[in-house]
Amino acid sequence: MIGFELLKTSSTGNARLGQITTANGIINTPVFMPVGTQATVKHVSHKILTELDAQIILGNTFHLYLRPGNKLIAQAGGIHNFMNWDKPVLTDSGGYQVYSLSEMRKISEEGVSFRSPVDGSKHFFSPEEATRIQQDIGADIIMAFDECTPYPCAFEYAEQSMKLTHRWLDRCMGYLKNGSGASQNQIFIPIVQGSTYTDLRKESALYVASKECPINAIGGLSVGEPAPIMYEMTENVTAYLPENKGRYLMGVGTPQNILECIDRGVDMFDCVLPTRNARHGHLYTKEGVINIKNAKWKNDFSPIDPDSTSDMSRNYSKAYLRHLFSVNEALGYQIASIHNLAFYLWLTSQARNQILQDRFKSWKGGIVDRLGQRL
RNA sequence: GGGGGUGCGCCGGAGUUGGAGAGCCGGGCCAGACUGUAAAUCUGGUGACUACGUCUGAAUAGGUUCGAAUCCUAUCACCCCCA
Repeated sequence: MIGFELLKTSSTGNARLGQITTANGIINTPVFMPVGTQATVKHVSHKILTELDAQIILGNTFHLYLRPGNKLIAQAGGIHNFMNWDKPVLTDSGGYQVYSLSEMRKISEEGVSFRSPVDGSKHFFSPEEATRIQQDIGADIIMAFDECTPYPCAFEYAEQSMKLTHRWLDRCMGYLKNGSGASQNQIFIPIVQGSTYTDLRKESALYVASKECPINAIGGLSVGEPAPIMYEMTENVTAYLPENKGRYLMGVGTPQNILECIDRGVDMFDCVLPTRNARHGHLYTKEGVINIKNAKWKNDFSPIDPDSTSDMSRNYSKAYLRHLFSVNEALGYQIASIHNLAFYLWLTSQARNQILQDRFKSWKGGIVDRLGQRL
């Protein structure tokens, strides 16, 4: 039965163990979902993603609509066929682009008019259109079309934007209800907004909860606000979201952010940090972040990370990886991306084990201390 | 051996035709940032020091001049042409 099942809740804190059943397999939660905006997790092959035990990857509706086009993906038989990935896929709706491409879009009641970052052409995204495109793409999990607000955000704007996101949510759901039925196998996730205002967050969480979807998402965080505010808002929202439904904190975050939010009852995470920062030379390890481009690694012939679950990180040296970065070789980006994903996926797999043994809270405290302030 | 040309900061380029510059554009190098990916990207730094300032500086050494990267002399280096 497609949906979310809660398996276990910690005796201290709110960390939970759960399972999402999708049309293309089961996902054990808490889960970290690697981001593959353009139908690829940058520099990482599907084979390696599978070896690292990635349970699900993301795609992006806006970017896939622009290139190669949702119709072409439909023609290929859907995103799984197109990219030859047979495990679950989640597509973000384009709501994040309302935030990240704020210089090239205009919001109205009807939807959002974007200018393409590719060629400047105009494209209109309504909630119905964003949902229809996600049906074409054919991911297992699809997102409501929302407005991700920036930080800081004035109360008046946050309130008005949240209400708009709610109206858009109703339109997405109306479209799904009256649509072609292609969505039968897709899990639809509504998104809580409300910026950094507890009253708005509560109102939005209650509104979203009333839709009784199998999974609910928290959006509009990790957009530049201090971590304590992110934690506070997350706590504030999870308090009003139903226990027996999945919870997805969108766009989060650092390893520390993820552990703190698992502890607050979140089941799903996605973030570009492990892959983007990898390409920029930042590697996550149990001892903290290292920047492999730094001169101090020039003569360090020790393994990149002897504890990594990635054999590349155990077998290649820091000096070699630094060299690959300094001469701009693709293998460097590949090793680093795999390293960081291995770390994130190892961390969340550990988290699941610790919850299973009901030791998550104390384990988290220890590892967060070791990860250090920079994470 | 003779003639001509060019010399500045880690490298390359531009510019400077007597009123100066620790200055421009690339690159390299050294750091930093990045959270539902316009991102193999972006930002800053890169002579010295007693450091929000001061000093040294246009191949080297002299000279002319109120003033020289610019003009003159010598030397050195490199490039081109002739033998």
